[in-house]
Amino acid sequence: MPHAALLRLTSGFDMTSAESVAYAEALGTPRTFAAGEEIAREGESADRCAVLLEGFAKRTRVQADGNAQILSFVLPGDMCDLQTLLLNPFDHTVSALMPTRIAYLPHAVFRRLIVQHPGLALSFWRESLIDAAIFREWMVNIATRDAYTRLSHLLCEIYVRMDAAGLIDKLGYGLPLSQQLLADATGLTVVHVNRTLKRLKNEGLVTVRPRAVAIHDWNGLSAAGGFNPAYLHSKAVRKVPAAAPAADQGLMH
Amino acid sequence: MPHAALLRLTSGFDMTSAESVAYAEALGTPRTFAAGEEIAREGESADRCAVLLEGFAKRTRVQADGNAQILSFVLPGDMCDLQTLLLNPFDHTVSALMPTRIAYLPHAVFRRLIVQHPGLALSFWRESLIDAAIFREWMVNIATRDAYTRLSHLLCEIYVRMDAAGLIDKLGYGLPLSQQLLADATGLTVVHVNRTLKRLKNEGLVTVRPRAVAIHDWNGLSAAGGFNPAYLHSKAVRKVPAAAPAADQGLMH
DNA sequence: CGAAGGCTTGATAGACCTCAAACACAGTGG
DNA sequence: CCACTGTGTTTGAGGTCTATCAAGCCTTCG
Repeated sequence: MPHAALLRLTSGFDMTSAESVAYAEALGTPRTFAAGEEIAREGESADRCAVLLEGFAKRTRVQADGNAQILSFVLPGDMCDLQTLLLNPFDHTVSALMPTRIAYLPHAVFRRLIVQHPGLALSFWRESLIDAAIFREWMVNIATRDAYTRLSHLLCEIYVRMDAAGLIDKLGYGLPLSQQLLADATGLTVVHVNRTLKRLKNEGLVTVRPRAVAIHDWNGLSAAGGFNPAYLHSKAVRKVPAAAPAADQGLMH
Repeated sequence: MPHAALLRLTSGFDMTSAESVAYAEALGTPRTFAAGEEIAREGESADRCAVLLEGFAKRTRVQADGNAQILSFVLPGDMCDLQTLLLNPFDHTVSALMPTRIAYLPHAVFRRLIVQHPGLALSFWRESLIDAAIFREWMVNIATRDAYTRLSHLLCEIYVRMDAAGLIDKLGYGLPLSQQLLADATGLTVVHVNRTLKRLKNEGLVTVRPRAVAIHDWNGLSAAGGFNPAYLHSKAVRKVPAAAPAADQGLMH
């Protein structure tokens, strides 16, 4: 498992090294999903959990009227459907947004693992609690903040989580965040996302392009989003970028 | 522990009877909170978890601009701050909405308990997963549904959860659901909640009075809310009321 | 180079908010 | 028993944020 993203598996989550080694060894050989493929489906009962090693995925709930709400994003090191270990059937859908590598942990193996290493159960339980904290934050974001604040907040969250996963390049990140995706995540329409993004760009805060996000003014953006990373708990305890670095050459042009 | 509400502690959550007895015995003597009192506070690190035995509470996040978002409601049998066992400090506030009885489970006792009864750890982990499912559903509710649908959905959820806790009286429930509360829970304003409630009443679906909710047409209300109780998982496996019972004498007048 | 998907922009409409005031109702004190 | 007070409900008028509809443009990729 040579992926930088796996840092989180081996160093994060309060695992001892014996635990993280046992965890890593329990994972099967990875499989690759293309962008658009579904990794876990609503209504299905799983007999294994999917660990996202590399790539990027979204959790969605599709409504009867066809429109989809994104519930959160899945980043390297996260589990896609951890809850299926205890709760079936699965109640939303996880799909890849770019080529994504997934390793499986069969429930039977998982159960044996947490019996042998009770500390691991607590680590994964803790992971689900952090996920829940993110859901709560999104609820607050969507319910109480306007479009401008909402988008800023979301871009900040992704930045900090990408940073915690060791995937930050200068002050930006390379993710396929289409405007439709941002709309589905914030409960807005593409048209309005487009206009709001233009404003954020004009104000020199952030530029969102089809395949990458460049943050020009972290302090400005996190102020605009009323962003406080506390809710991400240990998922994001790394450094927060200092004052106002202009290091976006790699992502601007 | 003579409370009907404690059914859930002893029969729910997949606990074996040995486990639920051990759990019940680990709880300290209850304390009562008056309406408005805070049971757990944002920013504080707890060394015990609070179990709600009787009463009704809300989870809130207060914004800088003063307005508060309700994240979910806490019903008898639920834990108020289960996450503090693994995640500190606490990231929102829980406060009583009526006289509420709380029993405490010190973290040290809790840890010992789950070491002796590993199955209990899974039961509580599962409880946090169901909480997370409720947060996701609220996010979808707030982000994608209009006021009319949103309110119907919320009233359905509370009905089903109250039913699972054994607290349903005819086709209604006695909870102090002020319009301001419903507004904070749905991300609407009191004024708009008032108008929407009037519409729901005129259509013969439900009547919300300061201290009780009377459902006149369950099928109609759950259709109006696009309500599907699946996300509540076992938290609500009881009966769903049959066709169209007109049994609301006790709550109407 | 043409197709497809995503981005951009304009004009119009609607759901919900804001402000403001009147109205019910339960509990309190005289 | 009745004013009194406070909290919560109800109603009206006007404003705004965001959605909807529609069309043109750009970029990527086979």
